[in-house]
Amino acid sequence: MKKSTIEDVAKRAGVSKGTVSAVMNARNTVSLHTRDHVLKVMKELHFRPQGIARNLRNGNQYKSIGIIIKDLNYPFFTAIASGVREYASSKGYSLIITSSEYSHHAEEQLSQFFSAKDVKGAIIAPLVDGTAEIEHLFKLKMINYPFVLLADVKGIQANVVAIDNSNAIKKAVKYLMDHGHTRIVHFAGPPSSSHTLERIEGFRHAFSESMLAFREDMVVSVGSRHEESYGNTLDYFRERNRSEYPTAIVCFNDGQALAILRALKELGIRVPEDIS
Amino acid sequence: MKKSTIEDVAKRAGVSKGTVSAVMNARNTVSLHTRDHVLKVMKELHFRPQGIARNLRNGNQYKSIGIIIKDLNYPFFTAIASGVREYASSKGYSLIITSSEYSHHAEEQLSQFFSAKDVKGAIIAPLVDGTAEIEHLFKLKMINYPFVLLADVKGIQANVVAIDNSNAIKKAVKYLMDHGHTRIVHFAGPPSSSHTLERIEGFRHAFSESMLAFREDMVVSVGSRHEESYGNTLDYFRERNRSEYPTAIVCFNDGQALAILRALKELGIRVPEDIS
DNA sequence: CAATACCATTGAATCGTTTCAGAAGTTTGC
DNA sequence: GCAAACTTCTGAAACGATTCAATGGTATTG
Repeated sequence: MKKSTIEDVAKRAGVSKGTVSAVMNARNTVSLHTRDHVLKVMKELHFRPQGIARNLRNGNQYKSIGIIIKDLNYPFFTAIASGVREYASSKGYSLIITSSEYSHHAEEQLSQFFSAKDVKGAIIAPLVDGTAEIEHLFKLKMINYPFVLLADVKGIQANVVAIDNSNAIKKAVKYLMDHGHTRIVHFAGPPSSSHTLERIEGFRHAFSESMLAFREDMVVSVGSRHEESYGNTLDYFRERNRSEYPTAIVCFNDGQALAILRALKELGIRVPEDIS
Repeated sequence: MKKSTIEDVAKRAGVSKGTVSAVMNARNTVSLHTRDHVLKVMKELHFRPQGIARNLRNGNQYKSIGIIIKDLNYPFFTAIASGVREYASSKGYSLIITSSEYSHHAEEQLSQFFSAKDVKGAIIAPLVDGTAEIEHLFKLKMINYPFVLLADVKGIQANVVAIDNSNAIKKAVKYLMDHGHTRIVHFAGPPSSSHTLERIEGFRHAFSESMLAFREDMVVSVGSRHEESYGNTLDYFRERNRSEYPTAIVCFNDGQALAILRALKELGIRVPEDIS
């Protein structure tokens, strides 16, 4: 059963398209009798007007921007979305939220959706790990579609808003130093992530700008997946005795921090009494 | 500066619309020379094709459904969204997530957006508290737009998926009874919410189906906003002595439970040792 | 050099609505 | 009984892109 159009309805009801349109838009220029008849025919044909066609004719009055995050269950992303929504809202824009859930195909679909529906612009947290597939970003550029990336993508010239990984960690370390810590260790994230590398760099930097010496064993690769970080943390502390424990740990992200806290608790190490 | 159309570009570049279209779609039937020229003109006019127009002509091939939740920072809603996304994805649909953040105006805007952009259908968590403004739902019905509500809305005939409040609480209470609790109290939500009423009803029901007698003072109205619930809980326990304490509390929702836990901790009442 | 193939381009038709000037029919007013 | 006013309805134009048969021009072939 083909989708029926306003013309089908008009024909079957024996009126003009204009009249059907008037009925739909509840204009009072149509007699009760024809109105009812047209409505009946609409039901019969299961008629549903095509929003796209109305939208074209009426002009696209919807002020909206879109965002593609990578993970709906990762509070970091939903917090970003929420913040963006708030600001957008203050400017009269709606925020349309979508998530790729780490699928390249979904990311492509969603960016297409945004441009096809004339969402005014998009914020995209791109999948950069692995071999990046970026033709869809090129497509957006080709049609001049405005978008901002939440991470650098090699081969794409675009506006990027990203975390200043290096400085953030540097600040954290300096804070700890200012509070008297000397045995500080960084539990780093997955080696494949550029965030991990930049944060390690910031960690080193903090030392080179201080009186304290940096040693390679101050950076421990424990990953960011929960079980992995948890296990690695257990191992780390079991492999050394209490006198070698750091007095402070700089974590990679919240999720990892939770895994570490869990491991420390199991080991009977108190936070923040024993370790900050 | 009016938005420029493909026709403006064509005119200025001295070619036909068809040619401009061919350039945009990277068809290889265009000579390099005209191609470059057209691209240059496109830049000059800051031309961006209207997705809506392409979409109309090409047929709307995007399979997507929308959801309007009420609060991005309320995990209950994001969990729903995530679950819906997963199922939708398995059927080849994208999920478009939006949040009204308790604004009637936003809810209206967003539902309009969905129908205007031919998102195939929507799931709406409607604002039912206070004097409901529901004309936008009528509009959706008028154009036969398919939607499902996540709560009953008086005056609207539609499909509703909602929590079975009464039974859920009844189950919870019976569980506590089966574990030997006799002094069970329900800390109820805001009186304006129908959820509150239905849950109280379920609470009473559990008693009427058991050997235990229900007393009015077993239902305490503490609200659901954090500070409110926290304060009311403090008051509740300060007003009576230890022998009158319930052995189990049935809370209204997670947020309220957190506030209650905080109050109990401050009062030195242990959970679950002293109270379940 | 005629026949054929190939290349680049055109422009009218199309997608499904809404709008609005005008027509046709009915009512009112004097 | 005629003009004016009102009510209802019509149908062509418009929104902004894409498509594709037709066209004219150039290159290739025997």
